[in-house]
Amino acid sequence: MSLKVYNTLTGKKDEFTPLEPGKVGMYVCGPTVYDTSHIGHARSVVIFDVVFRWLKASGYDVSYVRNFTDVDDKIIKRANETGTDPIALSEKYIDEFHNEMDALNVLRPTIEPKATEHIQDIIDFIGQLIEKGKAYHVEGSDVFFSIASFDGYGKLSHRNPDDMIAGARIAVDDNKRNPMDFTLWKPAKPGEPAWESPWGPGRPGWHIECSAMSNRYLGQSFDIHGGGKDLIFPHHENEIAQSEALFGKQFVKYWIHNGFVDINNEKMSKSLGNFTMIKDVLVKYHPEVIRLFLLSKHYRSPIDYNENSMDEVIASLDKIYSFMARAKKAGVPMKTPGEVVEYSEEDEVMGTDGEDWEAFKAGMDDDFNSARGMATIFDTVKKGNKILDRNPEALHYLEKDRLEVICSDLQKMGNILGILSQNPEAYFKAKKEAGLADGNIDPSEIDKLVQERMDARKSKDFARADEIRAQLDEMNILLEDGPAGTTWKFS
RNA sequence: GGCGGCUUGGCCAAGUGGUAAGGCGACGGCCUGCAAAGCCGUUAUUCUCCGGUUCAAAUCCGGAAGCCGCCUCCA
Repeated sequence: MSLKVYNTLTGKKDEFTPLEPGKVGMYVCGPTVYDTSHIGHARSVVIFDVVFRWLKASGYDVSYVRNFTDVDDKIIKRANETGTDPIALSEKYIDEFHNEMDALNVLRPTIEPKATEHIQDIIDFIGQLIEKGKAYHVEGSDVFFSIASFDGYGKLSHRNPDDMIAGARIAVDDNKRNPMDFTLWKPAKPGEPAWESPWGPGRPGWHIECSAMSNRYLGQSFDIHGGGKDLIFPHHENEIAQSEALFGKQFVKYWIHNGFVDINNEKMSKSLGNFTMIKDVLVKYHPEVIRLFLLSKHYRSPIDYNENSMDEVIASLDKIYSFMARAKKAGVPMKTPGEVVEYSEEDEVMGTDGEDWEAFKAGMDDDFNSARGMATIFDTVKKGNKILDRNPEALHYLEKDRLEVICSDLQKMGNILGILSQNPEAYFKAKKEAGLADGNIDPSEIDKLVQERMDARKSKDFARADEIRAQLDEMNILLEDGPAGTTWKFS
């Protein structure tokens, strides 16, 4: 089975065939670093992180470029408002972004170029567009791209320029030859960051940055370009216009766009004041809970962030880790977090890939269907639990082998989704500690009560035992009596 | 006004022509002193509605209703 990818350009799922066998060039629009990142940024980044992981796991040599837009009107505006230097401001938010993405177990892309470090590339790009008659400089104003010079304008967003002009809600700039022409280079006002150029001191427009940087690192044509759905128009449409007008060949083969995150069924917006920042979500939930949530729905659909959904995801992740803990206790070898569980052709040849991995693979190959992948994970856990239930004390060696395959599959799947990267013990220990800190609870108190209850049970004083259990329940502590004694956790 | 998307059980959510995955919840059972966890079983004759195509449709076509997004900075 081979990979199929929904392509915004063609409007259907296309068979994925890279331009160069075995290699993939992928560019994803990164953030404009003028503010703290929100859960919507996290979704985009996590989704493309999974795409990146899946392509690598499928054996491709992937060059993954994700840029930072670090010069922009919004950055300058924010810098002026806060009295900071624009460069320092963007640096701050780049650091923040990195910290948050690291926390979310997002792999670093191959290259993370910044617009400000590619000004010369941008200037060269614009210069060539002007030479080719695809762009023009208006004296005392901007350099504009001329959409009339590019036949394919509108092919990504599936609209035609005339319709767009008719419905345009923007004030038309008299300097433009066509209302839909867009800025490539913009003159700087006094005090604004500026770079020297043949068109006077100024700064690049937003769209040209991505064309210039993708060309620098991935060439004139590459395989995948991604970003949020909102970027389809105008940003990606404009990138196509710039790059294809200059190079005369197809810019990108597959365009992938992710859907938005809603908050309690409302769009995130300034007016609603419901911007949900990654750092706040990270305080409330385990990073893997956040990832699992973001991947629980198909990447193209909108997803709703709300407490109920998050609680369900917590239960799901607990369930998976509980199984891992059980399996480990039963003596099934579990890879440690340091050992990366990668897909390999060797496994396939050796037959150590289980049926569950195959099922997962089918889901991921079908347009990165992580929701389907999650269903497979639960199936896998159920199979494993069933074996452990049958014979928890002394596993037959065949059962042990079977469990080994199940656990290996499970960890491979987790590795693609970027979850299950912890030891189960560490996972539950961290959870416990968070609960203790939250409720300001002294663990020795609990241990004392648990011990007292165990003694009560031994002497068949079940009334007392239940009383203690009820008492702990009020502290949201749940007891589990097992063959090896009583354990507790936060509910 | 233009373009696009969505509507699946109590909730979340897969499924794009062959007879409804999975999760949460609920209920019954096994297990347990009782629970919890885990496992087993039950929980959509049906996929917003109305027509049509087809041997066969949640899936394709036409129409209606509701919701949402983009067209302006936006993941």
